[in-house]
Amino acid sequence: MERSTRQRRAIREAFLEAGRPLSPQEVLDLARRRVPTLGLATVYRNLKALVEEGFLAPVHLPGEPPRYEPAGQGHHHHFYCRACGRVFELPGCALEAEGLLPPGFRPEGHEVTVYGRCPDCP
Amino acid sequence: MERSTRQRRAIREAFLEAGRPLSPQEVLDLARRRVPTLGLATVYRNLKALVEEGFLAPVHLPGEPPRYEPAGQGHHHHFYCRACGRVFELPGCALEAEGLLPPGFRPEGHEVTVYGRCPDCP
DNA sequence: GAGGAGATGAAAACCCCTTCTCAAACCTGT
DNA sequence: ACAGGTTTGAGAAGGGGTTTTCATCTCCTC
Repeated sequence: MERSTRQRRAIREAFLEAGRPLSPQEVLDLARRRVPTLGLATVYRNLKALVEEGFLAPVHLPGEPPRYEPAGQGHHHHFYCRACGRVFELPGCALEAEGLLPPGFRPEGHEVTVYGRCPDCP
Repeated sequence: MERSTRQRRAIREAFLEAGRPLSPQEVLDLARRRVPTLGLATVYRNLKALVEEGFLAPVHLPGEPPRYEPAGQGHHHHFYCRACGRVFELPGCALEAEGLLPPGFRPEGHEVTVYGRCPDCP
């Protein structure tokens, strides 16, 4: 069965504290505050496990390596800060219908990414 | 100076014929119809050059390797077919304002990707 | 048509991210 | 506390896409 280790708890807590999608490297940096010996391989193993158990969901942005965020948050989109590279969640959806699609295209979903500056960056 | 070679012409024509964003591999496949000996390294070299000279622009989609499309087409978005993996351009923009951004977030641009089935796929 | 810089093609090398390996350390149920 | 399998950490290995290498070929100018 699955154990509750310091490492896995630290990783879960990193997400709850951050409140935004995290890359594997960001997870490592944050979780090391609690478990300084944490290794990157352990982060990857646990991210995979946490996605499988439904605690996390992967977030894909254009031209970016994947981030992860707590699962089950309903439809929303993301903001990418060009200054610091951090990603934030945007509540709701401002996309009309699913775009004005040409005939024959059958939409099943969509992604919206807004680029710019986050509140912390000049 | 820069030369006009069969290979470069074939690559440029591949884009004009395709009428949609192409990945490096797709460019290779299409351009080989005109120049069967074309190599992948040449495709990469010319994609880079064509971007620098302003003929092409890179297209980034979530979790996908880059595509390229003719530059200077104005604001538009993309459709990714989950069945065949091809990407199509969608005219116009159905995004309201730039989303309902929380205070402090300063938008500079956005990307919209619609997923689904293209007209050619069942 | 000849000369020479630029371009090509095949393969090797790179890069970045991710996964595997394996001995040592850690949890959990008894 | 003990025994067992599970998890960890460091480094090596893997994988996909992209770039470099270098001998050869091609396009342009004279």
